[in-house]
Amino acid sequence: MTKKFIKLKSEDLSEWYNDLVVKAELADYAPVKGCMVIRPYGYAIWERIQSFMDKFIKEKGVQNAYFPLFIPESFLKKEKEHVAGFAPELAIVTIGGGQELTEKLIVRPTSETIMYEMYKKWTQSWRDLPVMMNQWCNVVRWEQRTYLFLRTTEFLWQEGHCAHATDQENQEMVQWALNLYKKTYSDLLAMYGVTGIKSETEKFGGASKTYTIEVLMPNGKALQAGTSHDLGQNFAKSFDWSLQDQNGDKLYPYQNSWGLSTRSIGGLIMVHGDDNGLVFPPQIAPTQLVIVPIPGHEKAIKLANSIFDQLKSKYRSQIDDLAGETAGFKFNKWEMKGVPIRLEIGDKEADIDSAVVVRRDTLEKQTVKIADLEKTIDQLLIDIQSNLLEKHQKFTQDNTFSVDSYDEFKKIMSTTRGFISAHWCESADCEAKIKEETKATTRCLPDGQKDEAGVCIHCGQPSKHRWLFAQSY
RNA sequence: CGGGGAUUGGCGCAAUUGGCUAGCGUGCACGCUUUGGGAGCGUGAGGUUGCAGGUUCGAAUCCUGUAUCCCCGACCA
Repeated sequence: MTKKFIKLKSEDLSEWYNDLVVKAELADYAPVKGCMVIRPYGYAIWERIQSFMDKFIKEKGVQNAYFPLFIPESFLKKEKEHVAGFAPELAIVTIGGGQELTEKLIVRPTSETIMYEMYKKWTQSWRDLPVMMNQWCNVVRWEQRTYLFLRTTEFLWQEGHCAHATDQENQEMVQWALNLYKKTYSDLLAMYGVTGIKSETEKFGGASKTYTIEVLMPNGKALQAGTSHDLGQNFAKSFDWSLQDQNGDKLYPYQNSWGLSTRSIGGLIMVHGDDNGLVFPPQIAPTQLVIVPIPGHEKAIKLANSIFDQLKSKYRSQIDDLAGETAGFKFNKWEMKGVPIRLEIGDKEADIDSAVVVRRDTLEKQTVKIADLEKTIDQLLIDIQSNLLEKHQKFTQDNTFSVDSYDEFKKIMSTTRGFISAHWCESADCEAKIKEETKATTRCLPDGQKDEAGVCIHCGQPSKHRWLFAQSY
């Protein structure tokens, strides 16, 4: 008999997700509408994402800095497409210190404008380029509907902003950031994503081009999991930011910006979790290994503690030897928390110098000699990490459908959903109608997509390549 | 912003032709027995029923207003 302590993923993904995020103590609803509290267990995930990415960001020569939370309204208005994109979701401060402000302040939804105003001040010559900065910060977007981690009014992210003397360097940087995201998802989070370029209507307001990584969720919806924007000279021109080049001529810098947010944590939970709770890949798991001595087994508790002392410097580990909870309770608790490996040690194991090793992803158990523990754990950590990535990659592939008829397209969208690879004429009109009729939007033109003559799935006009469609999260 | 649901001990819920001291589960505290897949028994703490008005001898229950939250849509990282 299994009692239900959390909602089941297999029954209702949405309820399962909300229930689990709160019960596993990753986050909780804050008293402020649309906002959440990220609790220590959830924040530990974010810190691991930060340290993973930060290392690569710094290696690339991008420096961390911090810019203000407030942006003068006039700044945002300088780039027309940019302000149009964000206007509906801005939080605006009108009163400060009891006084009506002469110029309203926007709580940043993103920091392009305020950063570039400063970049302009700091640079006069082509010799001052490139400017490469990143900030880890919070931003606010007044979304109508919220969802823990995936869509909250305030969220955490990193935003990188670089300016270059040549478009070539700019393009190289845009791709570098996109690859960083791809690497973060695959190597750290064990998630498979499709990278590519956004359509005109889906791109970032003010950008020339937007590159994205799209991740398929278990319900067949796609999560925009990170973006890298080629801003061209748009912002430089809007802000009248020009430098002198080597010939003394006017040079507008080529710019890019790129961001990855705490939304990634929502994706992580959804992609890997199961009916028993969270499943964390070892690389991201705040705790990789938990040792559970069977309560009341004195000899085993002693052994468990010595094993803990031996392993704790090598793995992020914990021992759960608190009295008052039964073994079964502890097993379920740690499974819900997604810890990749659990060691169970009772007197039965202590007598034969062994431990039961349980892997979270498959729940398989094996009895391992203490002497062989490290070897087994090392291997398991690798196996679990790669198993989870493979599983998600396979899921994504199994749910990516190449279709040539609109009927087929509609059928998939009304049943399993998923990624649909289809020809599209690239007209915004067709894109809007497809969305209206099927809920699917273009996610991207995938990298490496071959040119292929075809006809638009909707209007029948000639098309050059297949785009990736899905319902967005 | 459109549609739906909800608000009662920490959490999940019950309690209407308006009526007794607002119950139950879980969690919490204490004690004893337990402890290999969410233990058992006993004792106990914890609620002016979201808020503001109104009707009434009497309101969780009826009326008016209001706030907040969740779900489904449209928008977005």
